Amino acid sequence: MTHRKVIFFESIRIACKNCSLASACLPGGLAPEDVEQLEALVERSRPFHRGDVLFRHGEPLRALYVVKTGSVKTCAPGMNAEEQVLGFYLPGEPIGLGGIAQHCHSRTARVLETSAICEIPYLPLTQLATTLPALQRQLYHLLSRELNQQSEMLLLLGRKHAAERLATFLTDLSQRFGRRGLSATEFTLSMSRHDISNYLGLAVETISRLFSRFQADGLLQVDRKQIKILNSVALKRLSGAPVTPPPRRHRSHQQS
Amino acid sequence: MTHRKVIFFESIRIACKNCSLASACLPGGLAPEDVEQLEALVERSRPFHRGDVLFRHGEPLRALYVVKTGSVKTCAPGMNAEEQVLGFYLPGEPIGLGGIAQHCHSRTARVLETSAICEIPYLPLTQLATTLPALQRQLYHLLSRELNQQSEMLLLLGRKHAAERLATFLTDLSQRFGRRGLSATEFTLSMSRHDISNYLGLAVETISRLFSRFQADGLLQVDRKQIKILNSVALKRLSGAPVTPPPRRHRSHQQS
DNA sequence: CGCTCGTTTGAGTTTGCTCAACGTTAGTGG
DNA sequence: CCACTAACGTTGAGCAAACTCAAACGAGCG
Repeated sequence: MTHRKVIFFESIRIACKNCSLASACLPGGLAPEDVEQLEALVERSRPFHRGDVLFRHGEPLRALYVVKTGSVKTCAPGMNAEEQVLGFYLPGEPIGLGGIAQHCHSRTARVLETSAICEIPYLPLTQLATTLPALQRQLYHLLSRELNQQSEMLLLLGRKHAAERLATFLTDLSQRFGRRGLSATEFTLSMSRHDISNYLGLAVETISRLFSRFQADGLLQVDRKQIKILNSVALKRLSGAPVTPPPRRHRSHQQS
Repeated sequence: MTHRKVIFFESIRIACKNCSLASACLPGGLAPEDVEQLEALVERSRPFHRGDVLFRHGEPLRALYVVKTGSVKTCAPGMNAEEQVLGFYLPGEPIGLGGIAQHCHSRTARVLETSAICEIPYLPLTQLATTLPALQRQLYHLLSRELNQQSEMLLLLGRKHAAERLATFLTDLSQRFGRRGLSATEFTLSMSRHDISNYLGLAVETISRLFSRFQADGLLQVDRKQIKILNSVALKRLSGAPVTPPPRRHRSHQQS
């Protein structure tokens, strides 16, 4: 516990220019002197905790957020008083871009575990962006990246069956961890099975069964929330193009 | 045929400032004199025809497109040499925003029927945007709207069953037609059943059966591609919140 | 006219959901 | 510190929504 707090204090103190996540974050592509201007805007509040809400669906867009340590999920209100999990955010990933220009948040952001999160007030950010073309470009870039990530999700939900979905989810997490310098083969899931099932459009039981199956097949080693990827190649193959496996569910077409 | 061509010539000749779609299109929110600057960029080529490709996945982003008459679909390459239909575009709707900032198209755009389409060269557009904040804002707005539309799709694919999906699709189309001044209750589907099924993540047969069922239930009148909505209220209720209908498939959760 | 493509309908199969019961973890209060 | 409880996770059995396969029909086109 005490050890953890030390880590947080340190990560909170880190300035953008020294932050290992800078290139993937808002400062990406900015000149050093420009980063300092951006830096001045960033608020680094105390750590957030599991269940904390960064913002709610419908609220005016006061700030954007970037995960520094920990993780966050975003949800949209579903039809049946149920929320749909739309995304998980890991260190270095910006949250709240979907609300830009509507000037209010389209989703609700919930912190999944004790996390350090940078807060960037929105209006000052856009004002700075008008004077810094590189920042403008980075905003476009991040927005467009979010769009493409969602397209991937559309593909997953529209075309893939259960095993492919979970495999895709795990390889995606693995890659994102790896890109941030963390272990790509061994990590802790900060979200519950419920969140995963909700995100992937499956039942909780299906997720549970798949974890068991993947472990039995020697793909993973699962201990509660601790995941160890034993055969990333097979996992990736399972997630994407089922080359060897039985090609099920072909319901699309090329031309009209 | 001849009659159609006349219509096209006229619609092509229309300048942005006289275009009925202007407010929903790029000029939205711009001052009249600024619209003229934008206007100067727009290329209005000859009509496109069914099957024509506006751009392909991976190509450098040379221009954005806006449907003036007709319709377009966008697809992403799936895993099994299959394409996933990601969206349909009706008059007034901009195409290609997903490629902004990556500077190359993330999707392939195929024309569904004979269509008039405005082409706006990308570089000049962004240059103009740096001098016109209102245009900048409109670009953000359109980008963000696309993002939210995709979120709706995620909800559809993740939570809804077959009948809800088709009902959602039809009410969405209806609203979009209505917003453009066209009939919201009677319209022609320019896309094939295949495209619809692909888009909605269902099998073609399911779509076909659902059309039959909706007609039998008195919701629609279906003749080939001609759709007439007889009971839009019931359709909307079916599409969104199944209040009365059996609440099936509850697999999500609020908190983590 | 005959071809192909798109659509419809039927029959059977299967994936993944539902319901249910049980085991485990973590958080709370005595 | 431990008992208790609620939330989370796992596992099994049965079912049904939607898929696959198959076949027939109509429309559009060369």
